[in-house]
Amino acid sequence: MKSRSDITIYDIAKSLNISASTVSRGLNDHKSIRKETKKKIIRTAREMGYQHNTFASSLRKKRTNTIGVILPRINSYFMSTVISGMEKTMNQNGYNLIISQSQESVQREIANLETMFNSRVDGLMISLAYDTKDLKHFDLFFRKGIPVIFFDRVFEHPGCTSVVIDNFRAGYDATIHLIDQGCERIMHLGGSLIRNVYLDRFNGYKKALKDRAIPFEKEFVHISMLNEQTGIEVAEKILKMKQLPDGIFASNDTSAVALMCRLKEEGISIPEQIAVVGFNNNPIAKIIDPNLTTVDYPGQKMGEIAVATLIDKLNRSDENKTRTIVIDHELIIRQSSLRDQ
Amino acid sequence: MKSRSDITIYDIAKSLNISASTVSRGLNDHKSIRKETKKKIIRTAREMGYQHNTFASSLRKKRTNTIGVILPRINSYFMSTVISGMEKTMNQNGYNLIISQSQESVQREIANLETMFNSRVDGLMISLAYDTKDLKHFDLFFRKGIPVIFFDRVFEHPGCTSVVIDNFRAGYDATIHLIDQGCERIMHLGGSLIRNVYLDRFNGYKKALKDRAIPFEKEFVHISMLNEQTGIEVAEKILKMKQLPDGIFASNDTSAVALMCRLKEEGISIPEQIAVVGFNNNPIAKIIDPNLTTVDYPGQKMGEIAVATLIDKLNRSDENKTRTIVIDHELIIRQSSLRDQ
DNA sequence: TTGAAAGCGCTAACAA
DNA sequence: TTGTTAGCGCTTTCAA
Repeated sequence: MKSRSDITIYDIAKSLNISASTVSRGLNDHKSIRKETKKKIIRTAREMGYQHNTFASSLRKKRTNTIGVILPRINSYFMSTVISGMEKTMNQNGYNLIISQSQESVQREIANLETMFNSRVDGLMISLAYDTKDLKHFDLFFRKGIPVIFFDRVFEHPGCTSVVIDNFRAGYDATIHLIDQGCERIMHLGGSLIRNVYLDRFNGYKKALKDRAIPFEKEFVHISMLNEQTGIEVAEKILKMKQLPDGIFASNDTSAVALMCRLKEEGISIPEQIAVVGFNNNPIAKIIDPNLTTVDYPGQKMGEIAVATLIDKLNRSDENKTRTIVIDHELIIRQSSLRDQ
Repeated sequence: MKSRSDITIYDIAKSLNISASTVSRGLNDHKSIRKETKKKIIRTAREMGYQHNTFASSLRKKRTNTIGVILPRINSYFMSTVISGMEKTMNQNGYNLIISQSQESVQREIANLETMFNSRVDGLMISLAYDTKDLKHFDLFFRKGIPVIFFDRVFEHPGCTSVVIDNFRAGYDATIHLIDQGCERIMHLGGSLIRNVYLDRFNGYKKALKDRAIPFEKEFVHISMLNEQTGIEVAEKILKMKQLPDGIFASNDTSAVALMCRLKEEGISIPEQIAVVGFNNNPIAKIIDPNLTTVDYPGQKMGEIAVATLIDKLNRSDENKTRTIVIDHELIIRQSSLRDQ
């Protein structure tokens, strides 16, 4: 007995005494097909338990209905939120999502890119690894005209779309907020300055200082991986300073929270002695005591928009404009930076 | 000019004056092929920039090298860790991972299952939605003999493998620990009892009470979605009780932490008045003050093992045993449950 | 050890 | 509006 999945369009054709191409047309909602024929085909297909064969179709059409996404790390709060948004939108549009993680290394990013290319994804979304310095390894895609969407950690590239938040503005606002709270010696914990997200936030920080006539001091800037370790290290560094900083703007919540924990252990009071602002609006921000002021970073939305943009590009191949989509962010003020004045 | 990706085995064959079948054999490491021929083929393939065409291959072999995973939610700490582990192992073995989320609803789970089936995944891994009551919708897979691996939230099914931790034991240990700290009126925050994970933990809790001759009280059990809202609600409920409980065992950290926050606001001291134990070892457990005692739940490992098991099954179709793989868990004792005695 | 040939299931150009 | 036919690129059976 033939199992359900062995039914092909030929079986349907035979059973209806029509040709396979007509069946194909009926199933794909082709314009020049009689309504009745189409109905008949669809009904029979259902009755016979027909399942569309993606490979045959992909092979023929040279289109896979699969989109790839490469990101530094799946298991971070922000990224899992992004993926969640992507998956939702893809699903609604009948695309499949294949995922891989670069583990923050260009080497793996290159390998992932190749795998994605081999699986013939229709399009690619990527947030760059920590140490990616150029886009040479994307040539494969560019040359073949496979659309690439950059999100969050992006590089400008002709013909590509980027989805980001205004990191400069966010960094600026965060710093101004600290200054408004009376801070004058503000430290910055940043990530690699070859990554737009960290560079822009850093520049926002510098601009804010400048606008308020506070001298910028190199010693107040600490560039690192922004993990827990970072937070602890910086806390140690601070504890050894003759004059404490009175404010800290960290480029993510993980490091900010680790730092706060360590400082609290040493009896430093936050925000009275040191006010702290983080970045991401990670759930931990609402758990640490005092609650952490931070920048809300809409991962879900970013994922949704990246996918929507990509699908749009796939559907009309003409569009090849370079474009940057900026999503709103929001400074969420909580206790960690609020001083009674 | 032909672009790189247009190179097929025929092009290689022509350039070497051999047949396409030989090229195919060379590329696939077929046994009966001369070493030199193989070398020559591989070298030429590389030189010409040949890219293997997955679809043609899948179409022919009826195997896709793609594995599907369906889970309730991508953006939870635990699940993102699981995915991370899966992706890693898949990547090492040359498989692709396609992901979808059921959003905790059977309805979506059914839809996802169908999509996965249509994309002809070689195998499926799944953690069940909150309200899945049976496995009817898996018949598609069972009938066609596509291997299904259940992980975390599982249902026993003949021929399927499950990957879990010993939730009964974990619940038991957690409760015993509270009793050892002097607790006698222990509440339990659990999830749906049709899900093994929550049922087993609940049973572990009951057994522990029984073993220590503490009466089980229905009023002390609160079944819910185990989100933040839950934690707050239960806290309110507790605050209204004439006699407070002296211990709480929650089936996840999210609810435990929300509950602690609310209780702390009302001046209840933890662990002195109420000792708390959570579940998952979510990073927030180490941030809340006092740090939360919890059960470490190895998501990464669970993902890796699920994939490894599945790939193993795919490689030797004979194995059809029903099997349950139990991964180690660990009770991590922190301040939230430690009383000076 | 290699080659010839058929066919996986679908789509699309062309013909009717 | 429908049918005929060729072919997407690969694997595999059978023959040499």
